Amino acid sequence: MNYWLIKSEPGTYSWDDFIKEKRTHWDGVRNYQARNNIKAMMPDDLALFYHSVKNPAVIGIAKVVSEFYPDPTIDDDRWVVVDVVPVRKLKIPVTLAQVKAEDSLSEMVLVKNSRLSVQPVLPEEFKAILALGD
DNA sequence: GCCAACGTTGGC
DNA sequence: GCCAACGTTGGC
Repeated sequence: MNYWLIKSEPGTYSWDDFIKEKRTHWDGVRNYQARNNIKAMMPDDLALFYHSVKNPAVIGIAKVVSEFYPDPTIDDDRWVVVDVVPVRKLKIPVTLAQVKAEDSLSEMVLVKNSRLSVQPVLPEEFKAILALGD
């Protein structure tokens, strides 16, 4: 069981869009590091759903429900997706500023490599985010 | 294989 | 809207 963080610009695909759609394939990843993280995902893994750019914050929790398969939105077998479903919204979003202010979260990839769009998260970090959001 | 030029991401 | 950080491309 692993934990992840997946980013989306709310203008492109928001948490509310995700709730409406109920299940989506996480497409559009065009970065090898992010792609490798998707390939490492397994069903039942949990992911923090993060809104980037506008009010950057972790807003909810998603669950991985498939193994990776080729990205259906592009004719290029280098890129892959997994299917994800919403689990629940956090009571209050955990902002990037909060994450940065938290000592126990200072090693998060979100802080260290802010541009990576699919990131691994340690169990302790996942727990700490939930503690802040609930 | 190096590195300059360029494009993109994302915080502020 | 600006710009720093990073990734990718392509000339040599």
